Amino acid sequence: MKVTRIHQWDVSICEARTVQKKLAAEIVADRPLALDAVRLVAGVDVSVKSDRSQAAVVVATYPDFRVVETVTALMPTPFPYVPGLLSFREGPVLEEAFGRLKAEPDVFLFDGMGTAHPRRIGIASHMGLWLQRPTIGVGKTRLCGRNAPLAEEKGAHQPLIDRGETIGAVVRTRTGKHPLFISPGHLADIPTSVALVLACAPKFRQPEPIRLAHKAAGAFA
DNA sequence: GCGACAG
DNA sequence: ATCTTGTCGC
Repeated sequence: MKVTRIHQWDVSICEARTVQKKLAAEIVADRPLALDAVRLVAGVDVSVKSDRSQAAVVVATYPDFRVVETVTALMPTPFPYVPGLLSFREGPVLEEAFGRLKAEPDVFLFDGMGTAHPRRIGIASHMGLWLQRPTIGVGKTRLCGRNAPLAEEKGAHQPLIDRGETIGAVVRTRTGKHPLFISPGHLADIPTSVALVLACAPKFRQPEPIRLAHKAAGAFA
């Protein structure tokens, strides 16, 4: 997968926020995904163990989720965990993994936020700029924004709103289970992102591609 | 100043 | 995210 190097990763915490403010203007988060044309979906995940970051990208067919390619990458964890700056911690090792990817997925699913971020540029949005491909953020917990009470039934969803702006959606993929925080990363929009994630999670709370990537990221030394 | 805070 | 066994529930 061709990746475009849009800036240096080696920056201070202060500089990282400046980089985000500049890049946020380039994010496209109002473009519907052509769901009928989706054939390959990639799941992206990073696990951090003992100062080492391990990334995995798993490409699966859609809508049957057959694994067609798995790539991994390993490197020293380069940046501390700072809420709002996750991409500077996980981005470097992901760039390495993306460079090894031969397939060209129609869309990438990330473990984390897209536009549902204080500066509207979570890891899914940020990496979408490097990939120049549609990306979606799938968070397990809230970073920012608020939402109205959510019905318990699978498929229920409510807008996620921050400072008067709708930045994503809180979505129930399993009845009675904690919801997911979905937001477009880049080259996608909220309605189609929610629809794709729901279609990718027919059996478990987490979308299938991310489950596969999570297993692959934590399974190699 | 106080509270919130992806993975 | 990670440290960690058994255990409650569908």
